[in-house]
Amino acid sequence: MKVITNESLIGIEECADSLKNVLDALYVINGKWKLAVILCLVQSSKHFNEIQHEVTGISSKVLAKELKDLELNGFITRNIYPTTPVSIIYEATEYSLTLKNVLRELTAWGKQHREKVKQSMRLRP
Amino acid sequence: MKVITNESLIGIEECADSLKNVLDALYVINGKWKLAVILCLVQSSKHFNEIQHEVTGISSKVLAKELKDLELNGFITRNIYPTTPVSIIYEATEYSLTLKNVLRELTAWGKQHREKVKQSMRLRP
DNA sequence: GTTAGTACTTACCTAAAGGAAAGCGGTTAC
DNA sequence: GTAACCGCTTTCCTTTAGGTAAGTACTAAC
Repeated sequence: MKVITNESLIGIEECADSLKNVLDALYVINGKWKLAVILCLVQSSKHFNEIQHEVTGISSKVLAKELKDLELNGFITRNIYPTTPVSIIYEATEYSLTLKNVLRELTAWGKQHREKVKQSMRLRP
Repeated sequence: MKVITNESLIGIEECADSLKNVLDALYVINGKWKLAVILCLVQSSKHFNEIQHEVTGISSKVLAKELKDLELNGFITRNIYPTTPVSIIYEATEYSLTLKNVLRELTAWGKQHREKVKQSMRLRP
């Protein structure tokens, strides 16, 4: 059974626009650590070292960079409390929650894709 | 107004699983060209040179690699017709269409994110 | 004064992605 | 024969992401 290719994903005109939007989204979401850090902070606000401990494997250099990126993009805030010594607490913003639908679809697709790959490996080893 | 952080994105237990699925999905989708090539072929099947002409900026080396990757992952098929000279036509599979929901959410999110970034740049230039 | 903790930064290295340009084996047109 | 088109591959180079390890500036506890 064949699907008519026109209108199958999106019209040919909106295509370039859509692609640009998708690439923008992927740029923000992407990399080995960004989502892990967001999910970690969505569960609760944390200190630098707490994050580094929970997101196992991340180095302090990379974590510092990711936190800066995520702050710039509005996913987290860096709160400085003037205690002695100053305590810095990273917090997920409500904007992090706007990723909900995206993550739901990516999770669903990623899951079925892995199962599909497993099956095709069984068929042709 | 604060949102209760538990249950806000996903439960803390499914979190690691979900993250794995998302990273798997991103791995397949990712890179500068993959989605552009898929969208190009979803509109109609094409020759190598036609794709290279339509996806402006891609080099033949990179296109060859992307086509191999996409074929391995089941997004496209490489059809060889025994004419003289042989003609090779790349075709999107129906599996490409399973990305529909993912692309819809990424498009929507990417669009609103760009507008949000534009606004915040107007507020603090 | 030494040790430990917090929040990073700096310097150096590796691997992978991607770009530029040329080549190659075949065919077809002139 | 030669120029040009098809479908790539090869070589070389640059950029980027990420890893390792050490260092820094501060404070507090012992």
